[in-house]
Amino acid sequence: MFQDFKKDAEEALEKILKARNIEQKIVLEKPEEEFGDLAAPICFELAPVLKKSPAAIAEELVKQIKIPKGSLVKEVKAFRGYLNFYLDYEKLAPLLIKKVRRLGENYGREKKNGKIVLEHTSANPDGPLHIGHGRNAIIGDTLARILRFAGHDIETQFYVNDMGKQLAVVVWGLRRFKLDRNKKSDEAIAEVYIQANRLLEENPENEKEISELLRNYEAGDKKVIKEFETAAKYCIEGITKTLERLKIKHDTFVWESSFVRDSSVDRVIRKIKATKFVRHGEVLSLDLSSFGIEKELVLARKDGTYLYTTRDIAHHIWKSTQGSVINVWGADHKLVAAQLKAVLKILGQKEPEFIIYEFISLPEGSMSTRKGIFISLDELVEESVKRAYVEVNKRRGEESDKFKKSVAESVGVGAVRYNIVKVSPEKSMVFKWEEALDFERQGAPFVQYAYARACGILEKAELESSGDTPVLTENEKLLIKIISKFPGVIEECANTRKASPLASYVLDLANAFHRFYMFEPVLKSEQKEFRLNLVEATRITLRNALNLLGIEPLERM
RNA sequence: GCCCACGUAGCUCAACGGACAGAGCAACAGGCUUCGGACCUGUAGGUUCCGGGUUCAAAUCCCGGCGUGGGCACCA
Repeated sequence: MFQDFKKDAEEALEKILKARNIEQKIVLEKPEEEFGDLAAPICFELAPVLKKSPAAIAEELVKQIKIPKGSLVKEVKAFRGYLNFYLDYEKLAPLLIKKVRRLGENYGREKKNGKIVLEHTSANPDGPLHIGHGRNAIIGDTLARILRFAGHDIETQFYVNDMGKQLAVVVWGLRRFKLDRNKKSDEAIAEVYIQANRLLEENPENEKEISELLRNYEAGDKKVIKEFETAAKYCIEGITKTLERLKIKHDTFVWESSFVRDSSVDRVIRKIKATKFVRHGEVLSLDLSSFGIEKELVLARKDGTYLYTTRDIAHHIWKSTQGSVINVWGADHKLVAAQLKAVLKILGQKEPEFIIYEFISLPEGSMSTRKGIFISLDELVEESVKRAYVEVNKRRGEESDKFKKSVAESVGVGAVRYNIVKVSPEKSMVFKWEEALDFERQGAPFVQYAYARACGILEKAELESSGDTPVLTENEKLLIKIISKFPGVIEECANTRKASPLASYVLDLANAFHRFYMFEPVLKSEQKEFRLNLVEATRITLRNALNLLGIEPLERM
């Protein structure tokens, strides 16, 4: 609904510009609170054209501007060269409340949009997910939720790298070391993987056996295939459990090897060979320098076997036939991402989009599954939930243990998800326990608490229609404004493929509600009906936003 | 060495090229006569890494440094 206000402001402005024959793009931005609800800095741009000061132009325009009757614009003021638009809260409030209540869980949802294949997590099946993979999974899952809400038909995919050296080492290790069946399956695989790597380091001559394993796997040796698949599946079983706890689910698991087996890689190679970018040397490679990539891209070795990126080209062509493609990848894949884009362009396919996130490292350096240096996602979640339990117990000691445990689970998981998603992906992070487990005041629990407070009020009263809109307090106005902005935030997040604006939005909303709660009594108020409805609208919006972040809205906590 | 990203309060992070750079944590000072205090109010804290440039306007864009992370395999 805030967007309706924006549109009203735009149209009013457009009209006078047109009347004066001025062609200038209209941009409206969020001003400081004291300057209204939307601001147009257009007079600064017009100043050199009209040869007048911005302030003078603003004064002129504000006199001419006409606010249409049904508009959500209350008034327009000129100040310091800006045109400031003020929202008519009394008009907006009843419309907004009605709309939010009518739409409920669909408030903010957008119309049907296209299909998107979203790949995320895609960790090597050589051990449990560590916190770095966690960043990938949480960014990916949150984006999937947002895009789905924005009307897209989303299919989330986990690409299983079953043709890589890592899995080969696992298979090699499984022939030599005992798999601990009592452990969580991904942990058990990691144990074997780490042991195998140690052995390989001590006896480098064994590397030949790894290569042979890979060759046999690619060649289609039935027995070897069985070993690889069993190992990968066993590991993924554990990975899936970790993700489940974080409320993350993949629609499909796509196996790298399938593109070799169905010879789509061969077909792609043939197509690529027909382009002018092939470099004819000892090996088959591509010259991508015209795309600003100096490094040549090798597609096949001397013996004719393919490389990882080659298979990924076939994989991406397959994906692009299903819809738009978005990949959530780590910063170590930046080059491959650029190469893939270039190749897809060469082949006349739509280029995939990439969400690249920077690494999470430990204070002592980068993580390595191979060396066993990592903090697993399970550990992090477990600690977070444990920590949450302590907090719940402190506040709700009298409640049943079942209740406290379930709240702790939601709060712990929510905190992990929120702490990751609030940081933009392009920032690298150094993991510190104290920080990861610090339930900062303004984090997931803060928002969940706002939701619980709203539910608490609504529980105690019958919700009717909102009645007349009273004169609004500042706290009410702010709350109304923020609620009305929700659909716009969704649109922004969906368009920019970013989750962090939603993360800060939900904080703003919770914050505004907490303040409202503090200063504006609901049940004892003269405006009880209206305020109850405002609480309900807040509750609905909070709930929708929390669901998109994968954080459970709790009626009680 | 070359390529890419990042550098904002003591710490963790925000800020479509726009008004005085904002939150939280930590510090300090307040608020239970409660619809649940996982809350609210206030004070203090800044050369937006440094130096140039473009612009009416730069944390944001461009150029050059410095620092951190990542890439530069017939690995994945």
